[in-house]
Amino acid sequence: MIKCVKCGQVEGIMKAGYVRGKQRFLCKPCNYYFTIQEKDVSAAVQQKRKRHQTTIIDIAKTLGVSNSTVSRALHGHADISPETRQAVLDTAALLDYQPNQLAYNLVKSRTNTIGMIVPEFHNPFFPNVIIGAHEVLTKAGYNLTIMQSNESYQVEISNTKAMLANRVDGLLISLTQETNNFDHLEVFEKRGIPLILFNRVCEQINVPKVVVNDFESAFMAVEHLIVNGYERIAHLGGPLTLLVSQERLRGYKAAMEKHGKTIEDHMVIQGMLSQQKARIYGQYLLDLAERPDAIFAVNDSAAIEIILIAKEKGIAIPDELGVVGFSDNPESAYIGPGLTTIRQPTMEMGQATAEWILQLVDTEEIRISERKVLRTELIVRGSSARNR
Amino acid sequence: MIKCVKCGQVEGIMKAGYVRGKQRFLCKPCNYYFTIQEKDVSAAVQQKRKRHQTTIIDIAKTLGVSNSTVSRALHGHADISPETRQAVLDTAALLDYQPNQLAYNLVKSRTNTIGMIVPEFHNPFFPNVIIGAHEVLTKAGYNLTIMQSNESYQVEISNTKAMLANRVDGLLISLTQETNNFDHLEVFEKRGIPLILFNRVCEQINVPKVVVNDFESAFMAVEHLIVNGYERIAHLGGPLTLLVSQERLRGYKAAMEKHGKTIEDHMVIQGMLSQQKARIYGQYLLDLAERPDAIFAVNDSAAIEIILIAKEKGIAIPDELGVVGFSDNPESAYIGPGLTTIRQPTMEMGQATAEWILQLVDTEEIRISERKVLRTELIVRGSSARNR
DNA sequence: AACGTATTCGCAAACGTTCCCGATAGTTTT
DNA sequence: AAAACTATCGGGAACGTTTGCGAATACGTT
Repeated sequence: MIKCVKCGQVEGIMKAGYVRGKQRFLCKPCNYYFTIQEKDVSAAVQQKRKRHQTTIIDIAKTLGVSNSTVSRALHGHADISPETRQAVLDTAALLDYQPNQLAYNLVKSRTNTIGMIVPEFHNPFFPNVIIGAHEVLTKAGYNLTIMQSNESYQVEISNTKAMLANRVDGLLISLTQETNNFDHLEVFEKRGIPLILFNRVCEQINVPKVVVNDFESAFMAVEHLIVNGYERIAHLGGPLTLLVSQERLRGYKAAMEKHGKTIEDHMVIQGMLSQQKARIYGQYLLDLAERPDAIFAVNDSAAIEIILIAKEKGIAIPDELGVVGFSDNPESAYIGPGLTTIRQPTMEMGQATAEWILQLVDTEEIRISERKVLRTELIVRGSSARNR
Repeated sequence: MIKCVKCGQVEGIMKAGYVRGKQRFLCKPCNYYFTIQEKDVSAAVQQKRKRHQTTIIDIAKTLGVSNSTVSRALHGHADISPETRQAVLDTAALLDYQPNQLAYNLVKSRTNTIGMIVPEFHNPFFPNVIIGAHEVLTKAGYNLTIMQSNESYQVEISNTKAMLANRVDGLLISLTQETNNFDHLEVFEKRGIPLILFNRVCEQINVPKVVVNDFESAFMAVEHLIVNGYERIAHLGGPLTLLVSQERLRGYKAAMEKHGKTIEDHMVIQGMLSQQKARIYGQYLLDLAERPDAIFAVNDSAAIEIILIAKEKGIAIPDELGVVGFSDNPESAYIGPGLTTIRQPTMEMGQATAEWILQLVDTEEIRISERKVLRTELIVRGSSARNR
């Protein structure tokens, strides 16, 4: 390690020119230039020795053939005789050759890697999408690189930049709830890199999209409550910056209107639903003088929070309060009473998105503005079964 | 696209030599050689035009400086004057320059990527580990590439090869239940690539390992049952090829022996626990003439299956049957009665593993044969609360 | 005026592949 | 026997960076 002769620092030393047998350095922290005799430098730096990896050239040399021959032999090219191919493979095994994908990627400007950016990992939705996509991609010989935007627009931008720098062959992205500018996605069109939005999509940009029928699902859920005799149905919704939240709200309203129920504004709440927030909103709703007799929540964790609050308050479910969630998390089947909810085809979403991007990476025309809508399913359990 | 003149195929056509203005091809499927006039070839192939990406050289040319200057300017090297640096940055932005990480990786032979191989995604354990590792790695400027071995030894081998080919800077791996040969891991030592085993570890190889205290956890769980008055405790264990299963079995036996309980061999079952298997084994145990009064299961999904079977058979939990699981899946808190279980620090495991590998990638000596043991926690719920 | 030092930049060699454009025999075909 | 074709190999550019080694100029200092 090179040490600054003034401040003694080791971090932040950088090369700065060269003069007659002495190397010059700049200590960035204290902004001080100094020189070191060359031989001392090499002594200090030598510990970072690079180990040799056997390359195609090593094989070529030991066999006395050209490296193009070796390359072709390793790839089963037609132009190579069986004998030399075998010889190449043998010495490759002997020398413990491992191909260098980086060099391959550089020359082909193609990485066999699909990128995926998701806003979060914490609810099981995105991991399940990943499972589906991962399965399809690996089967097709592609790698999957996952990044997490953490619901932050800035992080999403830096993620897309990293994806570009790493030259992914395609990108699957589910947007942040903050995202309302899409310049960082337009770049992909210029570059000819296919891009698919899934789940958290937007209307402002012309790319393939994979979603579920949020509107119909919400409609179905609320209509189910109405059919089961619930009258005053509240909605605990997500942030309206998300299209999914908007659609589910729209479905809620449509169902209410179809059946002539009045929508009471103070019983329609929108916002980012952390566990804590869900509890606050839930308590607010159940403490109302004329409290709702059913709640349609935008996700299962909020719905479960509602059930827990109701139990604490001694409100009987489903008789005094019906609850419907959205997503069918694993715990929803086991809570008592079971939570009626909308099952989303998460793994199928991952599969469909992955299959689509695989089609697009081999196509020139990537700007297909199509939309694939996956179908959900209403899972009826105890939390809404008043009529039983 | 080039079409075979014999069979008409398009797939599997490859170049094979060149002769006087004609290019020769071989149709792999029907093994037929044919030639095509060069100009026709270029016409047929031209659609796959490579788009130009602006490089460092483009910036250098438009500015009339050398590419080394541009490179240094982009990296804030000391040798560059503020004016030229600014000029470079401006034209970089103007030309919409995106650095090519592939070229960087090649020349530095370093990718800033950590690989992770997990056997499966389906239970929430591994996704949670991923969350923890992902957080630490991205914060340190590293990418995470995830592969899934799908509990197959062969797939694990091909995964490690792909990781090597992609030159990950470090590898985190949780072994398959089939894995009992470790040659594919030894390669990493030769290459100087740090490797950490987590959760599914083995004793045969000398690398850092991150695990939980399975033995003590199982001991704790079984002792808890005994203290609560259960006498004839069965164990529904995992496959003994896994060290974790062995350890948990050992903990079970130790606790039983300490308290002078006899272990009845026909009530100790080992095997890979799919949902279906769990049901079969569970039914077997509960149908025994003298059935156990408690069951310690190796994971939560098996334990929950037991609870469901007991409910079907009208066996009262916890009075007639105590149940304890392992992992604390989300649904375990919500099933009725709540499942007593061992909580594993999954995200912490991911974090610890990631932090460790980050230390190792900058070290020469990577073969530290240490072992980090994370502590679990017994979560007592209704399924074992006979004494209440 | 001569010399030492600061500052800023360029040349060119890597990094490990792929693949275009052939060359050179040997083998058929005409 | 010439021509055409088959089969197998090599030379070397290209992919887009980084960086070691130094050159060139500018600025001080005796």
